[in-house]
Amino acid sequence: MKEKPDFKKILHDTKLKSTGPRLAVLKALSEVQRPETAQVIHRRLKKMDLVTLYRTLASFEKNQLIKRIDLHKDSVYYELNIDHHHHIICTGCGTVEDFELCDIDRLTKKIIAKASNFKSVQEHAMELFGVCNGCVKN
Amino acid sequence: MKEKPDFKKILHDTKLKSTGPRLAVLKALSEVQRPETAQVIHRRLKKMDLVTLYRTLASFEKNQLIKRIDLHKDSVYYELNIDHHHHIICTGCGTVEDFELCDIDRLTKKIIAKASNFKSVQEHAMELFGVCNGCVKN
DNA sequence: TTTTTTGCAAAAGGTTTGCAACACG
DNA sequence: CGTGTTGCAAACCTTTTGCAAAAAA
Repeated sequence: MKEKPDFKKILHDTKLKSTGPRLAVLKALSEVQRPETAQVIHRRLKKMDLVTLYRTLASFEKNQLIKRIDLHKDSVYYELNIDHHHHIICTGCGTVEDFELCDIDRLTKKIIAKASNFKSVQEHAMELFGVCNGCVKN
Repeated sequence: MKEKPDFKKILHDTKLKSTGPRLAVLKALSEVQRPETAQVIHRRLKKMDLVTLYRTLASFEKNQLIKRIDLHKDSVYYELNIDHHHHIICTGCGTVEDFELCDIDRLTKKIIAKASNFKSVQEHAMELFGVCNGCVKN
């Protein structure tokens, strides 16, 4: 049983003002358990101006509250940046499954050791693409 | 000293017709050693219609001749799908550095074992985001 | 009260679609 | 010769910009 996150506190800690739209976006993202586009979020947050939503998402991304996920689809997907995980995406139907294992610390350590131009890494993206069991059959 | 790839053969093996625009795109991608957008490729291939370029890239992506790379920038980047590697991107200036190590086989094996809906993986994306040495100083 | 954020209108930019002409195999 | 590919015009859709009103701290 998970605690509901205290979004006001999160915003305050991030030095972002705690406003209605921002809280609404955080709430919306925390309720769905998958990456979503601005357009889809907007459909559920009709009240909010789409422009505000884009600006909110951009600001959240910059402040690492959300993560941009590339599903190899039309537009940009975002997900709340809590509980670290990655995705396997079905190239047939688009289904998305999560996985946790990524062993990133071990890997980045090795990579950074070789990299000539970087001494540290803040973020990483890692998604797998395959054909899900349902689509294999068809 | 690398051999120049035989693009006609590649296209033929992929069951795509060998046409001027397609060969031009493969050549262009093989000459630059970094991910590029349709718009940037088009700047160097003025003769080709931009629409044709988009269609060519889409077809190449579907046939795995090129790989889509998400640099967390404005639009979609593509790279030739030869010599496997990934990227570290500087969130400050956008510089991109390559790395090879990703240990994907070991990792996917473990992930697939746990995944409920997938039995295999065709592709994977993996990019790191950090601040390059130049940007750290400023 | 000061500074940041929001909402609206409008524009910009990237990408897609439809259709007729063309070219590969 | 038949089917897949190209080029052009136009549309589409997502995202960005500018500015004045509103809200947070």
